[in-house]
Amino acid sequence: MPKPTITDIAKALDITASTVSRALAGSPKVSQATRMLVERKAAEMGYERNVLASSLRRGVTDTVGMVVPRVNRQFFSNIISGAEAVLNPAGYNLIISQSHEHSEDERRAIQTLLRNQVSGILISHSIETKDAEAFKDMLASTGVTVIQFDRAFEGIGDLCVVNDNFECARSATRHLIESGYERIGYMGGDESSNVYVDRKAGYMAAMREAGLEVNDDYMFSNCITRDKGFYNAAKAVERGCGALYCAGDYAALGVIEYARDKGIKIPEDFGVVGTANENFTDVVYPSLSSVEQNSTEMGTAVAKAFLDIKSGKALNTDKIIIPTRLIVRDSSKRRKY
Amino acid sequence: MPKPTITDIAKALDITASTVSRALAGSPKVSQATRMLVERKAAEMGYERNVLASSLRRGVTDTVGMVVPRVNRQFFSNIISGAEAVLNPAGYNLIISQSHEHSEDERRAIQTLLRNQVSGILISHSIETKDAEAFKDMLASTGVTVIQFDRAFEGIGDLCVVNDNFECARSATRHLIESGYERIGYMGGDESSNVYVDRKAGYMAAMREAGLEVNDDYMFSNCITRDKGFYNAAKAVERGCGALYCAGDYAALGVIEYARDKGIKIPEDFGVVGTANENFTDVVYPSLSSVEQNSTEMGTAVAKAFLDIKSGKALNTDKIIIPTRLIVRDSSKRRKY
DNA sequence: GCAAGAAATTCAAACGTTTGTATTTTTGCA
DNA sequence: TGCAAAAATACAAACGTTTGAATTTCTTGC
Repeated sequence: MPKPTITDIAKALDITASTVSRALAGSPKVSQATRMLVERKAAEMGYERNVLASSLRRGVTDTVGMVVPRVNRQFFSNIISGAEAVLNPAGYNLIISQSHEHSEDERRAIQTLLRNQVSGILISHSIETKDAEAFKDMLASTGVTVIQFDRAFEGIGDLCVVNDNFECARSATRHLIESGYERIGYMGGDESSNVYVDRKAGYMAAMREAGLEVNDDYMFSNCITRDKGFYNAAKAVERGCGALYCAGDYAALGVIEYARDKGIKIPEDFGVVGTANENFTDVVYPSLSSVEQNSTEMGTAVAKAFLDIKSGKALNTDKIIIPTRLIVRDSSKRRKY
Repeated sequence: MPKPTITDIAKALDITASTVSRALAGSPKVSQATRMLVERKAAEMGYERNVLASSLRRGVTDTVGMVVPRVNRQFFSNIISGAEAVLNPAGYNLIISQSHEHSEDERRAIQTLLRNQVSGILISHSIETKDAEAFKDMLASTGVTVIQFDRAFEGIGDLCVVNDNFECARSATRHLIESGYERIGYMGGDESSNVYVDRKAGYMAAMREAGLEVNDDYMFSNCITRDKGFYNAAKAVERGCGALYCAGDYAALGVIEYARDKGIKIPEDFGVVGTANENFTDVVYPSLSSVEQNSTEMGTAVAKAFLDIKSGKALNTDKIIIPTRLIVRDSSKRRKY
């Protein structure tokens, strides 16, 4: 027994398919009586709308695509989780693609999503992608709603959702300053990304506001892995650095490990604050102070923004900022907190 | 300018749409010459096949759905990552749904996927789901390929892919025995799940094989969280237990923390091995021995099995077993290793 | 040069739904 | 009772593709 169609229902009730369609859609052009009949029959026959046919006819799908560098990164999987939890109840399906941090994969992913007529694309760019040129024309011709998150570029998409990376770094750095650390340095990532540009700026702002000078000897970019953190921690310590704000937790972990190796006491002799609040932060010893990015909330915000745009709700901004929250743990608890 | 269709291409070349369709499909029924012409024209006009129309006509989609309890769990996000990496290049899209560990959400997710005519469903059941009854008839009527992974039930689906949970627990327990620990206990999870049933059996087997007796005082089920681990570690120690094989890393973490609190030395006075090789295991102090589940590999295996089934390749089994690998770290290194 | 067969192409219907327009039925009112 | 307006339904085309069958065009051998 093949799946019943509206035509089957129509035949069974001796009416026409269009009436069935309208009845199921709840159109006011169909009488209460027949609507009831149709609904009952549909249920009885186990009817399920053929989404393909419907989408083809209507010209829109209830599918949205998400492109992330890697799904198995805590930050991104939280975003996916949050977005899915909002989109699914709203009747949307979420298609996932990974760019594996490659521009070419990213382009291909977008291509595939467009071919699948997604009604929206939610994207966080790969690290390899340095600007939005390649996507501009690709996306321009179509009517899909595009929302960028976390790693975003100007001149593309309807909206972007990002963390308050500036404030995130500023508050963490300020916390180190207030905790009495001196000669505070910065470990960041690739500065072609808005994320690290903003964090660096936040660090610098906190320093400037406290009347402290920024010393290039204590500044490390392209340093977000555990290994790099370990490696550069050595340099930093050697040069007299007293504390580090790290724009990534893995680098901060490297710093802690270096300190442990060298017998440098954290937080007494050296302070560290990381970023992302990875799930190892309260497990490492000493536990790592970090900035929570509220990634799940970012996911729901992205999804909600998408739904708002779809429902024609005018957005009063083109940038949604998700607040971050400093979590103080042992690695920076020099003074009583 | 709306998207060009095969009809547009046909008109431009003064041929018919069916020829264009066949040309693009690489059918042998069309001449080399026109195939070239069509391909050139298609590229020139920026043609992209309308997947919806194609799927509607063919009666199949190139979409597969995956249902997991939560996407933001390392284990599952690795599986998603692995599966996506195989399916995407093969021309399939992956739709993600979360059951949030609820049977009802799970049922709804499957329903939605079926309505979207996915050509396959890859599913790991929610903890709340105790058997496959609710899905049997739902899935039976359709022709979708169903593959269960990790948490699987009998009598449903075409295939299942699981870890070697028995061997996983056996090797870990044997390792504890060989390291000279005595009175070794077990911390497991809910035994309505095949996963924990098998792990418990593996633990028991290792004990039996070593001629050791299993003491119920050292057995804890429904104990996979950090809190429960901490709580039950107290009981275990009090009762004279000397080491624990934990079927989950979080419980093992709780055990380590209890020991640290009480000044019990790990690995000297107490041994712990966890399961899953969560990314905090080599960060916690002392580092936690654990069993790697090769989750990414499980994802690729699931996806490959799906592709095999689709391509009509006969499978010589209905159960694929992904091997695990014991990683010995400090928490169980009593003897020189 | 022509018939027979192969090769290439066209025709037409189908997938299941939606929707503008036309038609029928019902309703309300004089 | 009759008639216009409103309500309900039916008709038909369309979305873009695929595919079996019919038709045309090209080969090939005699």
